[in-house]
Amino acid sequence: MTPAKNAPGGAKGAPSAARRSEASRRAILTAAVELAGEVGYAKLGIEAIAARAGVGKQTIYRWWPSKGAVLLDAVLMLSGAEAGAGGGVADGAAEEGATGLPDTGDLEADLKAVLRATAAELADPAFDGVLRALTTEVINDPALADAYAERLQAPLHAMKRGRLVAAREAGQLAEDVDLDVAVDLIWGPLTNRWLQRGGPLTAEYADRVVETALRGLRPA
Amino acid sequence: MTPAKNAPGGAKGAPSAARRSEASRRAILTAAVELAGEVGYAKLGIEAIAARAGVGKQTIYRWWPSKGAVLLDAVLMLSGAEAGAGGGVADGAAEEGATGLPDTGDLEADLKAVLRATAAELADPAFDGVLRALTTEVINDPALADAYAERLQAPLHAMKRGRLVAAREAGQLAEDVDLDVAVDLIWGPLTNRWLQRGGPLTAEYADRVVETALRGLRPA
Amino acid sequence: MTPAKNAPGGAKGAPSAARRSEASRRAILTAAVELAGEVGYAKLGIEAIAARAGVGKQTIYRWWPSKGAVLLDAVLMLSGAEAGAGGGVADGAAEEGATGLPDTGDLEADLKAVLRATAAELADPAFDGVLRALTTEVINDPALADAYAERLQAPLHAMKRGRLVAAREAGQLAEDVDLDVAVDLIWGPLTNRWLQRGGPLTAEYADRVVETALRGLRPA
Amino acid sequence: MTPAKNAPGGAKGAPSAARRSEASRRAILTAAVELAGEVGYAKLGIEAIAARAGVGKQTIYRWWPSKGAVLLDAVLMLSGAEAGAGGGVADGAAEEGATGLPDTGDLEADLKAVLRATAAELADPAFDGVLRALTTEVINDPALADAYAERLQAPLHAMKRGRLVAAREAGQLAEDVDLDVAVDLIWGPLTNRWLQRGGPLTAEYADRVVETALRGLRPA
DNA sequence: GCCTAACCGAGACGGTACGTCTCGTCTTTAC
DNA sequence: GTAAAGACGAGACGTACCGTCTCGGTTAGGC
Repeated sequence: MTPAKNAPGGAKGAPSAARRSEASRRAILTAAVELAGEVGYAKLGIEAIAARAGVGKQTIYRWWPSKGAVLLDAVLMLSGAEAGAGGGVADGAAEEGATGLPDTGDLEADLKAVLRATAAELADPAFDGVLRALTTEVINDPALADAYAERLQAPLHAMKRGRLVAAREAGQLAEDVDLDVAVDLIWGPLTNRWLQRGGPLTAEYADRVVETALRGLRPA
Repeated sequence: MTPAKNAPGGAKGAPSAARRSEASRRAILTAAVELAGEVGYAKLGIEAIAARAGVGKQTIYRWWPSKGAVLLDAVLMLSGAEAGAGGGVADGAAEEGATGLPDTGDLEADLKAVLRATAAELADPAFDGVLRALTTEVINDPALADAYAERLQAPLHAMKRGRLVAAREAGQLAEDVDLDVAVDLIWGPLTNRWLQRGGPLTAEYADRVVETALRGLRPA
Repeated sequence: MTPAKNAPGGAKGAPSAARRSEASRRAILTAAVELAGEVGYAKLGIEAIAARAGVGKQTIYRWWPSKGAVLLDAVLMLSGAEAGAGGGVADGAAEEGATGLPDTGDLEADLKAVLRATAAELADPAFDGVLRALTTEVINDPALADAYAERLQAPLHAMKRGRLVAAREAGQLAEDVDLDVAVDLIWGPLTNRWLQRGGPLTAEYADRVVETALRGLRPA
Repeated sequence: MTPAKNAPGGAKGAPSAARRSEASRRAILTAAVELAGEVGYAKLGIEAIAARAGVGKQTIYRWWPSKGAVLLDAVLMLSGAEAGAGGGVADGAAEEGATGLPDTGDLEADLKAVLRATAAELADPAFDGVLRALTTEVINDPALADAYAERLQAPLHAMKRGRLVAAREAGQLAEDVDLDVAVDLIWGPLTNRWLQRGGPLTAEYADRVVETALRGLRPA
């Protein structure tokens, strides 16, 4: 997962970026993360971000096309910062840097570990705020949804899929399983529960989802 | 699914409701549905709803504590209106009125039918708008999330679970499967894909999710 | 000055008045006086008056055409109540009931006494509030101004003029003085100073106005 | 009479004013004057002024603490614009610019001319509207009354007093007359009659007031 | 080592929507 | 059968942000 330092989120006729102030950029993204955590999406405004960041509003409008784009970059910054330390954004711990999910040879155990980590991350107010805000924007902004899919969702999906590919090659998954659907099956329930607050994001729930997804619902 | 005619969405110190104008109530909910479909969540405001409904703003504020509460009632109205006609809200067709999902004896076929119907519904702009708006509010408003869970999510979940219970009794599901998790597993991926626009909501996808969920990921 | 008990202030198609509740009427006028004194004109509303009076809003709208009309009746009620006790409304004390200003034979002394009393009354918060509110309405509502002129201003003017007529007959005023202008000259400055808060309403000011008006500005 | 271009009406913690838009300021004051003349005080609202001026509401709230303050500045703008052209605001024509009332040596004639001009101005719908609205606010807002006294009333009073001082020096007024009271005596009746619509503002009335005030009421 | 172009902070601007308040009318309920 | 209670459509209030637009100040190459 690249830090995306020079990629204004989807801007078209963006300025040259040559003179762009990295300090302001970081201050803005940090402020966005903090505010999202403190006041929630509903009260998260451009003016508040600018004020918190000690930045003029124009500096935000110059480099990002929308609040959602700021949030996307903010989440990418977080995920980049975490990547080397073993964590993805809301998607589990990586044992081998940003390049993949852990692979101990035991798929079920690895998936449980990853989902437990994801659950913990989603329960962490520091992440919950921004992610919720970003998701809110993504839901209602197709253009942002594209950027989100491309820059955050796709890499994560590929990472997850990669682990499943390895498992299939190790004979732990059926040959004819659609791995994209499999990823949805494994990670979908957790995301849903988090977004809709449909219940506590416990390790037990994570485990049960993995177990059920792996073995299916039919009787033996 | 009850029409919820007399239940202001989560209001606490609400007025007596005795003198409440049913005509205004319906006009407001209808206007909310229409506007959500036409202009999207971002531009959906109380003033616009009131104007479209031919109603004073205070009439909205008097009976609903938030825009989200209006949207919840609006969706409940839609779901109530549809219930007798064979449709749930974003959750599939009912063969036997509001009391349950279709049960032909063939679980897989029934689930595919339901998920296909749900996918179609979510792709229908008329439903997409309100549901997206409602979900957006639910994500960011814990109080609304409670009301949503109680009045919309819980009944639908029970209905789905009911079908699975019947299937288990018919020997089509393993005895030790956690049916709540099973419901999440089956319906979660579709909801996610819809919300995040992660891909087209096709019948094929619906089928594949059902198949994969039922038989699991492991090799035979 | 008659109490004006049955005269809705300028209403045209007013109800029959036969069944009118005297208790409600008094409660409304009293509430108007009190509220005007407490919260001032800017915050004086029909709803507040009705609530304070323990009366339905419709009871006010049924009998008075405007807030100003209520205030006019309220002031008339006050002036009626005071009349027998020797006081007019904002226009000085009466020694001989409601029929006239004091006449001791000494015009200057009598006028000073009356103006001093008026000044005191205008400085009294209990009167200041209603009178200010009423005047405010009168300034901006020609219809109310007519009713005000007829029912409050005219009688008071006549009373003042009456004292001047008596003085002229006693040889204390020049024969060719226009007594209506004389009244304006004597009472105008005080009213102005009150309305515009142009200075303190002291007895000294009252005395000086009387002296100056009586003897004129030219050198002897 | 100074144009008061840079004096927001009584604002306390007002912004720096450095970047203030003069165009907006003029548009607002002009709109206030026009609307006051057209719809009257009762229907004169901030929103209407902003809309007419083509200005955001906040631009009014940013620079003026109240509607009355806007009206005061509006009247000052009018008076400033008129000053050089020979007219005061509701207070008579100036023969010698903004520095004083006409002085032909004949006090009575001069005062009559001034009061006639004032009467004409008060009868002019263009002035009547704003002045009535401003006066209404002044009556009910002590803070505004202070600003009014300082910025409009005091200069005008000084101007009037100045003419009387000159007259006294010319031997046309008694030495011991209180000139402040004299000013009230001369100008008070006209103001009152205008405000309360106590009668037509004719030249005859103006003349009679001047004559009566100058010579007093007592017999020769 | 200036010149000049950009980005920067700040914040005023024309707007829109908010949630509250009150208006004057209309309807229901309890006495 | 009257009037209190109060819901209703309407719309202004004053506030908060939106996204755009100047402002000077400062910075960083290109000369």
